[in-house]
Amino acid sequence: MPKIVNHEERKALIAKATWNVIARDGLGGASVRSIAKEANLSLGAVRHYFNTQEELLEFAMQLVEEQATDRIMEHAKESLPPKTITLNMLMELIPPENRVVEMQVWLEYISYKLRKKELKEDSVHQGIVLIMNRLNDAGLLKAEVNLEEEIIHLHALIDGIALHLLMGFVTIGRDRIRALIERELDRIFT
Amino acid sequence: MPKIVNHEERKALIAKATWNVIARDGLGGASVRSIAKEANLSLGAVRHYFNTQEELLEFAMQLVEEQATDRIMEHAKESLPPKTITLNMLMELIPPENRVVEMQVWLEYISYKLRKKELKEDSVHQGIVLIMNRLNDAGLLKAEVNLEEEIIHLHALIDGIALHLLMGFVTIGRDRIRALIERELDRIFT
DNA sequence: TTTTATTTAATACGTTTGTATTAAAATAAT
DNA sequence: ATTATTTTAATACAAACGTATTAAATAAAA
Repeated sequence: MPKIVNHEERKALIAKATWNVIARDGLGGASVRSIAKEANLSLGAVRHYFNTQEELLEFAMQLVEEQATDRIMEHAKESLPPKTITLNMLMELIPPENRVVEMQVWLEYISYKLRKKELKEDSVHQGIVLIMNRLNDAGLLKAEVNLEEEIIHLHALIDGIALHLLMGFVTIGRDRIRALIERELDRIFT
Repeated sequence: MPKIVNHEERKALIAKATWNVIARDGLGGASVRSIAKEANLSLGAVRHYFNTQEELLEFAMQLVEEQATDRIMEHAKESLPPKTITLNMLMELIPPENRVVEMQVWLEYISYKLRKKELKEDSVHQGIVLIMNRLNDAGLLKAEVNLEEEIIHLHALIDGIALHLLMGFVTIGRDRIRALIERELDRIFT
């Protein structure tokens, strides 16, 4: 009987407005009012979908991680050589121009979770662990590799490059980053 | 004629209180009042040393970068094999337990500078660039290495590991991290 | 001891904040 | 057309905020 509004869509819309505010003003500047304004909604409208500010912020930030995990995991379904798939998955963590905002939100999310000491699970990292274990079980990795260390090595390298890309330290393009990561994969693939 | 107070020392004391507040409550939670309370000073006292909140926060965050750069550059003076010096310098970026707060502040500083788009210079990165160039000029690196790429590679790897250490992804100890980095150095040293 | 510049403390003001409340508007079913 | 229920809008309020102002306390120099 009411005006029908797709709740999920509307929440996602508010979440994306939240991303913009966080990228522009930081997590501390992400007030319910400023988010409502960014989303072209009233204060009460936003409050209707999220009961508290914390709920809204956590939803918005979590969405970044979820979407990233989904994007990464999509690659696993493709029918390509295992090394190419792995490379594509890792490269998904290097944000192109139009996903810099998401990475900025991710950075704030890291700090936030660190402060709240709720840093146990990270679906992106767990996804990488899963894939690497599959590769190893399938006998695609050299016998002498220390899997635990290589997972740490690879994920740290790709995240470090992504971070330094944002910070302006990385002067090389995506193609050369890709080649750099491929060299690392060559080191451990049979 | 006045009560003599070492300005620099007092400012550093306030800055360190600021670190604790930022690590606990985030940059957005770092109000002048909460910092004064953390430093056991009055609101007016803090305001006496810093005219605005922004000035205080920037001073405190900048101090982290300065101290880190100083620590790194100290290693350059030691009389040890070049590879060992380089390794020691890079390992300085892996925060031990008692410097986790500084790294948390550094994380917030990154976000802050990104937002303000004042991300041009970073003394830590510039220090690493300097040292690597020196090594290369001294003929200590293999002729075929692409210096630009290796600098990006090394710094990204060490910063990625540091970040993932904070996030709880890194399950190996400092010694094994050190060995991992040393393997990378072996790849480029003659 | 008196003087004097520095340091601290106390208080106040105008904004912005999160959240609550309440009523109005909108629309699908009857 | 009426009804029922969801969605939106408007307003209010206490708390926390940055900053300014003013007076008090402090301690080295005279």
